[in-house]
Amino acid sequence: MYRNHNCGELNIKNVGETVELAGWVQRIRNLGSMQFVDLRDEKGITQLVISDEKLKEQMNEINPESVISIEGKVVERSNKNPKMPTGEIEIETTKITLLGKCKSSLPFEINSEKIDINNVREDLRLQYRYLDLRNEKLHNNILLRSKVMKSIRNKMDELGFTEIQTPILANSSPEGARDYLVPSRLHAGKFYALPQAPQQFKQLLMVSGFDKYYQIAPCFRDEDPRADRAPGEFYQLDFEMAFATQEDVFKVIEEVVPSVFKEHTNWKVDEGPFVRIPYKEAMEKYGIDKPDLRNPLIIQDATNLFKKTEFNAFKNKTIKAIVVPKGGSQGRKFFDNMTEYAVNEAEAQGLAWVKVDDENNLTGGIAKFITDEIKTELGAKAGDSIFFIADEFHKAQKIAGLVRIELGKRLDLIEKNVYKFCFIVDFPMYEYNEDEQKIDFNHNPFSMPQGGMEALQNKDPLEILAYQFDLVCNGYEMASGAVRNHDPEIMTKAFEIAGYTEEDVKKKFGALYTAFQYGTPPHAGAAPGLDRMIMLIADSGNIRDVIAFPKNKKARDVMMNAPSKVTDEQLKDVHIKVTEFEEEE
RNA sequence: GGCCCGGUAGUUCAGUUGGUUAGAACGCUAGCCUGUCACGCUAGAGGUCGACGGUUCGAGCCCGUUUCGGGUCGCCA
Repeated sequence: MYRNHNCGELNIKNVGETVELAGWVQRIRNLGSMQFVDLRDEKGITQLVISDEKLKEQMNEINPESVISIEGKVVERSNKNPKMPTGEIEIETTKITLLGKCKSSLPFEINSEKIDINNVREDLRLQYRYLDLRNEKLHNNILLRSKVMKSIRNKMDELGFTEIQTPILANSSPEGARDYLVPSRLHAGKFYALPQAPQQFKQLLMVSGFDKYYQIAPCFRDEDPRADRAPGEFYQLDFEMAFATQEDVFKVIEEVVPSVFKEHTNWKVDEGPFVRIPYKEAMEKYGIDKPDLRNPLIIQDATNLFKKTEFNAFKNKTIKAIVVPKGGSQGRKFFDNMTEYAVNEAEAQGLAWVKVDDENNLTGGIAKFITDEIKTELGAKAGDSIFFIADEFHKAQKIAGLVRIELGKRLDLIEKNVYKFCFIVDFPMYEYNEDEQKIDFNHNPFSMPQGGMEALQNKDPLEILAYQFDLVCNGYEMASGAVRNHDPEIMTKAFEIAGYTEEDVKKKFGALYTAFQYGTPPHAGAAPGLDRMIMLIADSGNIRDVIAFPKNKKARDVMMNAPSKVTDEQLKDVHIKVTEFEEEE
């Protein structure tokens, strides 16, 4: 009724045809006796020519971004535009119908080549998200998201996974992030919680005998957002497999992730098997548990090389060194700026450096404290530079990690147009909580400790590793996974070490604990973050760019005005009394 | 929650030591224009300088409070 073609498909072969199109008026170029209109729909843009007097008059009431349908004849252009797919033709318009008028002023310009939409205040864009989504880049991200989800489902299906939905109204779990609570009307004073992840449900499905489960699952966490962390709600490709080991889970990820990436990007994509890096090694070599392997720099430990140093700042410290190949060509200013970064941004005491000149002599910085032996041991060659970080062990690792990343950026060492994956494996089961002076779970209390019961009984808890891993892509944590602890006795013991009694476990994870008494297969799984995956594929640094209607950084929906006040009636229904009121607007 | 930064036209920003009528670009409106495609030219409209209070002869500018937002750390098993 409205159209028989879309705005992206007409070309020179259609010349002579009478067509109907519908779309948004993107641009009007009024030359007086004739007007050009760029008509846009999701598929593209077609230029209309309007020279009829009545139609020109009608155009006076049609503002940009109004929705119209038109009739006209496809003609070959005298001035062709090679930049657009439909640039060889235009429509000699014979009829215009205004379907949806647009106000004469927009909150921001749409699809404008004169402005960069990314410079517009994000809250305004979010308030008018439906308009922002008309912008080509953002619009295409959402289309991409749909395609990625389809690829994922196809692939998971192919690998024999069953998609099963788990509850959104779930129970509050005391561990982990803050819950979003939902008050119960039928049960006064009680609350549901939106799931932080379907963790317990998927493990229960394993008890039920489902062999391979997956779900593109919504997860809710009431924590402050980050550029790469969606506020409030996000999606995971959650999956779990019975009778599976860590390697089995790796195989699934190595099958699914590269194939999904490759389908939607021109960049080079790492093939499996991905590099496996033990957590401890990652912290040593990269100073972080999510290393960006596109950055070629490696951190070395130089503590022993400086055992007898005269340099006061290095005495009794952990020393980390980063050799920058060909880094010796940088001027004094570069080193000063790096030092400034280390001190101001990374909270370093200082940043020592030295150059190896073309004759292989040490110059600049702390050259007089560096021996040829140290240079050789670190593998520095003529023309290189070396950076040193001295601090307490953990701090030195962290600072070296930040310096490594910054060097990569400033020296443009990051390999381009490539996705590099690695698994970080062997996370410690426990960590020491300095504040509370107790042992805590490091990552996930449901993970199986390596060595099982024997390790829990005989090893120093802080030495115990877990079958717990992360998938990292280009410096982003893209998935977490684990072999689960499916044995109630080992589970009880694992919790006991972190200070929980068996009663605590029964109380907090009652269903899981009880279910595991009834014959549980060993199982393992993981959960890649969907939003983050799409963000990487779309090559965007902002997770909100791949979500149709995201919350802002304060977890508000400024378009729908959520969260908002509710009526007293509603509060009464759910037995809630709000005692602290903010000022009425 | 801590610390840092910001709020000036529809949008993005400038605004000197506190001093006349607060400017620019894009957008918008009107007029002119037959080959534009970031059309061009001319003219015009558009401002509670986030809000409240204070200092001052005088505040966009200084001070206090507050609100909204941005960054960062905490947080994210």
